[in-house]
Amino acid sequence: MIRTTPRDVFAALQAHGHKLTQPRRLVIETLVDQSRAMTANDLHQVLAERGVSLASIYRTLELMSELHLAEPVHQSGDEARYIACRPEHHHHIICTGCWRVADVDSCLLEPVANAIHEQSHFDVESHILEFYGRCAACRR
Amino acid sequence: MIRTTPRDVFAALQAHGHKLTQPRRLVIETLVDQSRAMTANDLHQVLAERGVSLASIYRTLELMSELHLAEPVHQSGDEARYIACRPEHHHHIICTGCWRVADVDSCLLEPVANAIHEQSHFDVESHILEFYGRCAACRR
DNA sequence: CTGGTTGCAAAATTTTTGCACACTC
DNA sequence: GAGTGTGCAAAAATTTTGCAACCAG
Repeated sequence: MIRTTPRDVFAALQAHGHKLTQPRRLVIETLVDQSRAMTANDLHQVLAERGVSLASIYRTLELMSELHLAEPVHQSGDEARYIACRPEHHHHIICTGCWRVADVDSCLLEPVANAIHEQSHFDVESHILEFYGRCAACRR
Repeated sequence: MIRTTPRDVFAALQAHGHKLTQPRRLVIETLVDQSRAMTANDLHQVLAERGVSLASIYRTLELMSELHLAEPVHQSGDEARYIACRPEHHHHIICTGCWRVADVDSCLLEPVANAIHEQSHFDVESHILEFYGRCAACRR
């Protein structure tokens, strides 16, 4: 399973000229450590007592997204949820009970994209593939 | 290509005891005819002059979703976009230029779900798979 | 030091809802 | 006629932004 680490994220941020502030550090550490898809509010509940504002959480999540250090979950209800992950192309299996995430390494869809092109004359530029289910714990 | 029709949608609504009002009829006809992923505002721009309120548009889209007569697009930006489609399991290829939609009939993912189960011990209950690209027209 | 980053509060956006009236069946 | 559905306007909820103060490099 290809997980990321806070160190990887810090390094990537700094490589792009961003500063490593306390609020950022805390958001990143929390999101990575939980390996769950979290909302801004989830993070704020954990980090408010340490003085991290909701605005900084939103700003950090957006920054991580831009640098492909986090990805939004597409079936997330009203609030956006984010997963800390590595920039390489891969997919997730996400528990809709606890929002814990596992990686799906292989991407079997390149041949499908070609088939679609022949059928529909669309150039396929990207795709979303996410699996939802129940992890062993939530299944009880 | 498996498209739906306004008639199909009307029939399904009535089969579930819902009335066929003028605002509903117009929303459904517009969404089906365009075969594009549309936002509530897109629909309102077309239908406001015919007296259809934004509230009714939202309510109709939600009703269609519940009955699996429409599906939300998961990579849609700030506003939710909906596609009128048939209830059967299938996938879409969506143009990010004009939001026109084509269907992808085959679903190749059942075997993948089993592989995931063995890897991660998640029960896979559902998945999102959407392709994004450029249709021939938007490619210019 | 210097400019990026933060927290706060206000604003912006999208979506939902209460209610009186209207329309479908 | 009964009860669902509508429009309007206000409310809710999430996310974004302006600005003065602050901190990392």
